Amino acid sequence: MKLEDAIKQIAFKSEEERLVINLVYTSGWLSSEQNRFFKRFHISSQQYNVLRILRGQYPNPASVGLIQERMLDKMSNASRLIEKLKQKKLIKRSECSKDRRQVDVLVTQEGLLLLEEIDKLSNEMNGICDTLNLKEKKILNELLDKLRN
Amino acid sequence: MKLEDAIKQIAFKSEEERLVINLVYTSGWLSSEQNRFFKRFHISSQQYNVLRILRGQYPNPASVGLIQERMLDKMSNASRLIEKLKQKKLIKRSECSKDRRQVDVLVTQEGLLLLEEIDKLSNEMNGICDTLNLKEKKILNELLDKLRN
DNA sequence: ACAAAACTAGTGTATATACATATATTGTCA
DNA sequence: TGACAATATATGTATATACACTAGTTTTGT
Repeated sequence: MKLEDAIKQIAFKSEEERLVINLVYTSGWLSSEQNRFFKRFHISSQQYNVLRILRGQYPNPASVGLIQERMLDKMSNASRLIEKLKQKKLIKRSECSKDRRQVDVLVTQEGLLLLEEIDKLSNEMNGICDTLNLKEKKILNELLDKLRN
Repeated sequence: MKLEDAIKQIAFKSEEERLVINLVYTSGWLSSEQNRFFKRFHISSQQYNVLRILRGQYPNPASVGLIQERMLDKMSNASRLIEKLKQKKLIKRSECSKDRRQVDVLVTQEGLLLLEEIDKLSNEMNGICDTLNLKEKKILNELLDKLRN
């Protein structure tokens, strides 16, 4: 849907203003699509993101700092997400022997299995961009990269 | 920065996966830029959004439902945002005489003045897309609209 | 006319996030 | 070595959001 119709605004002052608002609106739309997708697995998209990072390190553990560095939404609550995942037995947390300030975080077998389940259905999630052809997806990817420069 | 460097991931399985992750990452980036911008005005970007909608209706009041319908992030807490704005005296809330279920929400003079202040500096916010030229901004706007179809 | 359905706003609970701060541990350097 | 800075993680507080639910009001259908 055209942005103007979606938020019932007649016009924007500039292409820049429209772009900022379009990005905010689209990200809200995407976020709700994602949360709907992940709901059946009883995790949030943020928790999935942490699991994905941990699988990237597997079988090595990752520190909280490393996770935070690689998270999509940088933040200060990797600790709390890890605590939630631990309660669900999807990760394990243990004291790092080399540096007792750090914590070794490791995805469990249960966590890896869940990731596989999600992978099987990930085409469903990625399908939200079926409205674009491959060339358009590439251009969109490039423009987003360039925007953040 | 290229997405792969930003989140230290070597490759993506598909253009689709990269796009979904790129959108999530970019929206997190934008959201933190916005919150930094709005901080000096002591409001959040969501509260600004509500004020902007109310100005669009001014001098007519808006119902909570109308505000919710036009919000960028659709949600169930327009009530709570309105309560926060009322505490800051940026809006007024009164019972709607025509339909006693509804509430008339109206931006105050103080709220309108704040919006003017923000408008003066909005080029600073919109400046985050200076890395793109006008044609690229237009294409990005079009692709985002198309994506949500 | 009146009971049932639909609507409007608000609230309770859980999660996520920003920011500041606390606590424990390690590194540095005079 | 001993004081102090730097680092890693956790926590407190405030805000935002999703979802389910409540209470009051209006509309609908017979």
